Amino acid sequence: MKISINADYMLRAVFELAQSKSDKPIPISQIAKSQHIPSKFLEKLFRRLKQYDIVKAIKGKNGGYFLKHKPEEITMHQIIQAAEGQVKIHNCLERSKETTCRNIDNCIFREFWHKFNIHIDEFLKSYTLNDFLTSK
Amino acid sequence: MKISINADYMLRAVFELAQSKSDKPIPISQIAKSQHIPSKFLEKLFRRLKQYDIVKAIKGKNGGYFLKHKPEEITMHQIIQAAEGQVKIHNCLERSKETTCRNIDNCIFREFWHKFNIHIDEFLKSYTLNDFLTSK
DNA sequence: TTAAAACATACTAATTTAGTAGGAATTTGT
DNA sequence: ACAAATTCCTACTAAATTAGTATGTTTTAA
Ligand code: FES
Ligand code: FES
Repeated sequence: MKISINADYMLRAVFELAQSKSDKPIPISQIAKSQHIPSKFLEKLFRRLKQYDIVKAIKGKNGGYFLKHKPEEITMHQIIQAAEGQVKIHNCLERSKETTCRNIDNCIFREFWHKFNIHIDEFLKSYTLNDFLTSK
Repeated sequence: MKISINADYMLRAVFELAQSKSDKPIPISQIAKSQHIPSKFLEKLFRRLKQYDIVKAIKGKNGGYFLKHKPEEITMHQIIQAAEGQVKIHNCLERSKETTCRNIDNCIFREFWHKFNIHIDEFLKSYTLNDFLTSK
């Protein structure tokens, strides 16, 4: 029940975009360097962030990335979702996955996992990037 | 950020102990069969449950396991902790582990992960085995 | 004394996570 | 026009974790 390193990397990367005062896009190379993340690996993570509508890319020379929305509009939930595909605490909660529980139709624990998941979602949605900016 | 199958197995096994009306210990073989868990694998999990003071073993013929405490005294937190060693959402929160964050002394995210962890702990501590028994 | 149980340890297989390699496509400044 | 810097794309590999087996030993009740 751990956050993946992807989420950690992505959060720090996106935070760096949020901090930027520049009007120019920030290239991956720069973030990779300052956050000590392998550059090629970060590239992949940024493509993910783009898919999930968190950042906007500018291609070509002097290109790079911007946040697509204001920091106060980007929640931790979005970032972790982009990193992990889904925020689901238990296999049963994922669509189209086999469950280990044979008793799925009246499973005693299903509701518990579901509530747990909601609890986590709510927490993650209650934080935005802005909360980290202002705390500096 | 998933619950391991171990936690799932353990929960269902421990629940089966809680349900038992018998005054005799329940052998692993029985639970393995009814829950479709490989028997030898379950053995290992039960040794874990014992270490974490959740069950009590009776050795030898006609032996097996009892819950060590009343169902209302056994929390989900305890069970998941037994399964996963620790309930820590992020590496930084584990004692004696390297963190990916270089900026550890004044890391902006550390507090967030910590709060997240507390939030999860509180939820897991608010459920006991008894909650599942009565909901049947 | 035998059978059924827990206990122990070491190994293996499967899956997931983290990271690399090698480019193609796009854009800008010179 | 062209070189450089960038994103984008796909496939591969390495490392780590998780899940499961194998092969017993020890304990105890009948
Ligand atoms: S259906 Fe998921 S634990 Fe039962
Ligand atoms: S010290 Fe853990 S993310 Fe910074």
